[in-house]
Amino acid sequence: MTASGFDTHDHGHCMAQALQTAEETCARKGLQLTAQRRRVLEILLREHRAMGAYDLLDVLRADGLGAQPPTVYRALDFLVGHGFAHKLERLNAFIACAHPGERHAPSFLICKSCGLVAEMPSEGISQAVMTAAGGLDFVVDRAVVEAEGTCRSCRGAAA
Amino acid sequence: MTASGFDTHDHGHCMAQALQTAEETCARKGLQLTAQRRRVLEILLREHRAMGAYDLLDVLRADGLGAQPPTVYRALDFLVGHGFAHKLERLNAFIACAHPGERHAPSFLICKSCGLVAEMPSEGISQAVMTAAGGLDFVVDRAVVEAEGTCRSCRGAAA
DNA sequence: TGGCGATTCGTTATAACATAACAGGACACG
DNA sequence: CGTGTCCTGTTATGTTATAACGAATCGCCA
Ligand SMILES: [Zn+2]
Ligand SMILES: [Zn+2]
Ligand SMILES: [Zn+2]
Ligand SMILES: [Zn+2]
Repeated sequence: MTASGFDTHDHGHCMAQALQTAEETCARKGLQLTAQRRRVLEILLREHRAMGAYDLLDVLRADGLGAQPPTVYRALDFLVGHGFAHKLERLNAFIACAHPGERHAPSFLICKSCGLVAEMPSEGISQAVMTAAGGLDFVVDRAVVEAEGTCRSCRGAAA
Repeated sequence: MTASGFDTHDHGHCMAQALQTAEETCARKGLQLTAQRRRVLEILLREHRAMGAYDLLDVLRADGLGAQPPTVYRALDFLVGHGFAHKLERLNAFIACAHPGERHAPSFLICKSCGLVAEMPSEGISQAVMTAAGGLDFVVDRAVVEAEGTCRSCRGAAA
């Protein structure tokens, strides 16, 4: 029920809500949430983890649909471009946004042990980045922030 | 003469100093700065910009030496692993460290206009990342921080 | 009604980035 | 010497991402 990707939650609800938010946002902004785009978003939401483009492609194909890399990358370009999903540069992978609709500069936690990824609060980080960049007279459009480490349950398992 | 990659500086000096620091550090820690590793570091220092592995390979070959991808990636693994160079995840590229020898968690500014990359001060950012992660009971080993935007001179040129 | 631009999608091919696997050479150590 | 370790050369392959072109769809308006 929480926003953290490390906690258990009502996943059916989280998925339905994210999809609905995407639909409403697209309707409001005149964006086309086409079948392909929606399908890729559904997979990301259902799996609730970081997935490579070719992982997504495998799922699409397993569902009996012929698909090629450009199809997936186009859908991902749309979803990432409009904030429904994010790219994890460190993993060359993609994940559904945990806070769709809200305007935010995402930052991530990546557990090196279990592979789970969580979006974390980023206000303080964004502020620190802008302050540091301002000192060099640099204007930041966007910041990639991806922290690797160990989540609570993996630390517990290791002990 | 400054640490910012956006400013002009005495590049011969900066390069010689970085190489010397690398040699001293390797001697002290019993690491082998072999010909291949040293050469890749020299290229990164000379070019003073982010370079892809295959860009480095092209330079090696232009210098008349046969080389294959694994050669470059091995050298980069060494240099990155010991802090003499960094990987820019956003660019799939590598750059010589601007502060070799000092223990630091690097963070970067990437100008989308001119492509220059600078290492920026990261104490405040690291602190903010650890604070945010701690709130989710997550222990951070390492954080990728890469801010994209526009440097001063490019903003000046655009105006 | 018919043309027209904009957007999306299918398809083929290829570019760009990275690693697996194995053999050989250099070198230190006993 | 024999042996283990580290580094390198080489071949091949795996993984991630995009270029390019044509066809289908749809809203728009002469
Ligand atoms: Zn998000
Ligand atoms: Zn974990
Ligand atoms: Zn550095
Ligand atoms: Zn610039």
